[in-house]
Amino acid sequence: MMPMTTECAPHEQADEATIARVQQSMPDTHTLARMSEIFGALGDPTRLRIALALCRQPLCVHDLSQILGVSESAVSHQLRTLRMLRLVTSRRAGKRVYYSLDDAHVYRLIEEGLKHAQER
Amino acid sequence: MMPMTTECAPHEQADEATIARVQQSMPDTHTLARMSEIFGALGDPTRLRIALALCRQPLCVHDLSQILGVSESAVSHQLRTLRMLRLVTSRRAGKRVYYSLDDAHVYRLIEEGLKHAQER
DNA sequence: TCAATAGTTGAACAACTGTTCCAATGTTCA
DNA sequence: TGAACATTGGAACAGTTGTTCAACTATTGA
Repeated sequence: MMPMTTECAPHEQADEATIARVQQSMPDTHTLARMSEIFGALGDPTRLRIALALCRQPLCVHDLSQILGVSESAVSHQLRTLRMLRLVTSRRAGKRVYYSLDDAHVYRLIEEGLKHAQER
Repeated sequence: MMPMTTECAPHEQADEATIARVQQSMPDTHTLARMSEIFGALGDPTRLRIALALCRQPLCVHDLSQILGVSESAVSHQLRTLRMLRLVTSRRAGKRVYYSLDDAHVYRLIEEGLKHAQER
């Protein structure tokens, strides 16, 4: 059985179904935006190093500044980003403000990234 | 026993040890760079969507272009980035070039990111 | 209260990045 | 071979982003 039209489609019929199927399997816009924000946040070397340091223990801005060799202002700016994305939490102790990873999820995400980076 | 100097240190003695300990626990420069490159790659919405689509099945540039609603050139450019970071692999089939996730590590990393993004 | 320490904020600037456009390459089929 | 399709490559442009600098708030202790 031949189709009525003689123009051949630029693509096989199967692709349309494939496209629809894959499209439907994609996360919703909000989740997608949040995912890329999280990955993007850890994509900056300074923020990643902050997160890695906080994997060990809670630290204040001054300590992080010393550990990374970056100005306190720069650290504070990056912590703001991480805080807004709920990757870290803060608590004040006198003059100092101590930051920690928000939850175990962040820890596991970093662990997974580390594993991938170390292979090969 | 009191120290000879009367000037008080701007920080407690403990912090220096803390700084050294955390610094030593940090991954080496190369691993760190690779980690941030990987996270950064998934931090771009287009590249993340490409990776998510490839979580389902291998796809060619044309299909990805349709699925994401982005020009083929843009898709190709982003695939180049993902390929250079070894997050995806390609194989030619006739005119088409099919891309897939490089390995299970990438899949798990995306899974972990998705889980984190969906909570709360 | 004042001085010192700790942290935050906003503006500005340079550096980076993603998309577009167009040309070039590679592949198939007639 | 020539035409059409699929992908890649480079240049250029706009938009984003990370750091710096300086000013500002907050806390402690004298």
